[in-house]
Amino acid sequence: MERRRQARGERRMAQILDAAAEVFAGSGYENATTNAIAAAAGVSPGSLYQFFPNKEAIAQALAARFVSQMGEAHQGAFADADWAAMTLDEMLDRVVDPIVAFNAANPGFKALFARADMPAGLTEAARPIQAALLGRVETMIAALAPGLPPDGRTRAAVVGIQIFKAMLPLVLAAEGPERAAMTAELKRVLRGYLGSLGSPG
Amino acid sequence: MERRRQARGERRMAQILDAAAEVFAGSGYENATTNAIAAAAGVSPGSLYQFFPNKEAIAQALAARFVSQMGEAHQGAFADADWAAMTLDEMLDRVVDPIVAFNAANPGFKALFARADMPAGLTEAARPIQAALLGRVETMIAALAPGLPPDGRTRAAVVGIQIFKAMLPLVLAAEGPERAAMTAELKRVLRGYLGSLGSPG
DNA sequence: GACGAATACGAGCGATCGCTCGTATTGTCT
DNA sequence: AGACAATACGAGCGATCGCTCGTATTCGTC
Repeated sequence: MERRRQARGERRMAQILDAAAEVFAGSGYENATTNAIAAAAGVSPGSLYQFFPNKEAIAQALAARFVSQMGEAHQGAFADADWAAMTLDEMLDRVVDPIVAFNAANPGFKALFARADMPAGLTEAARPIQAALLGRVETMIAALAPGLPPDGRTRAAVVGIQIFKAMLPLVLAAEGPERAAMTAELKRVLRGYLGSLGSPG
Repeated sequence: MERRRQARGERRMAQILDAAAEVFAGSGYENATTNAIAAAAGVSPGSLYQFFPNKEAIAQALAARFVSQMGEAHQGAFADADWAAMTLDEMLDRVVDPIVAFNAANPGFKALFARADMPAGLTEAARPIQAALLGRVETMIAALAPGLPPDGRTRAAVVGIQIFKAMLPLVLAAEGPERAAMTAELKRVLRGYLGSLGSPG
């Protein structure tokens, strides 16, 4: 089923994904029209459909691209971290800032990932990165609250990620010093929650 | 512009709003079709449009109904509360449980209110309840952290409400003991955050 | 019972949108 | 150069959906 692509085709696909990110960021996935994506890419609808079988495939391909980029950002945030030797505040600085920066730089990202109700194919596309993120947060939490049982650890990671996703729009909507204040508030929420995991109740 | 309604008409409107709540809960606002709402209400599309000028008006009327019901729920949770005499845990029990119960009993509610991206008219409809909620949470926070300046208080209330909205799907998706655990986790998040408001940073 | 208003119906209009198809052009390989 | 695949175009198809309109029935009022 795979088709042999020329260099021109690869370039077109990248153009289309750029345009899709832009349009998704502006209108959200549902309201974005494929004709608008094609127009934003400077391409006819027919050409668009020579590279992607349908709208969902565009979102999936864009999601895949985001996944790999986000993977690199996470690499910087999570990899080679000796959690046991860090304070909670240090952990938060290390993790929160780069992820906020990534989301600020890629406004299309949250239109595909940080949604309460995701179209069928998108959940699938988002799964790898969410699973990876969950695992990384779990190991961080394990260092933070060694006494916590595994299911509690998973639940804590899910909650922490959910909090992050919820606060992101608030952080990104703010500008300049307001954004700094909101980022601080996000860290305060996470610090308060994660710091309490050691004690019961 | 107001039309004289018969008792039959009032009943129909209530039926239609019931059906709309059901359909919105099942499909979300965007994916819900007016024909589906009419069918669920046992009414023809034409009849539906004798009572509501358009789809948005249905959502607004339903929102208004939710607002008044939610107002009563908040009355029980917030009114006549002597926050100064209560511990943080007592405050949380008093506020969180009834609101979670309300949302569990009205699944259509969060389809209209707890959305990141709301259609134009819905933001308007949701404003009164959100303003009321914000004010109530602010007074609670004022009792909790007297030293906090007003803008910090508002920000804290916004953040607290956002956390609540984010955790709601997690809580409602869980069943039985899982839900209790998730509710406890929600309280833990809020306790950690609100409890830290007194100290800087 | 008569008359107007309110209620009820449902086929279908108009607009939107994802996507197709016939055709023309450009690139690649021998 | 010739041949075939890949790329490109854009008018428009088919389906969906919010909503309308002509008409029929029921209710309130005298």
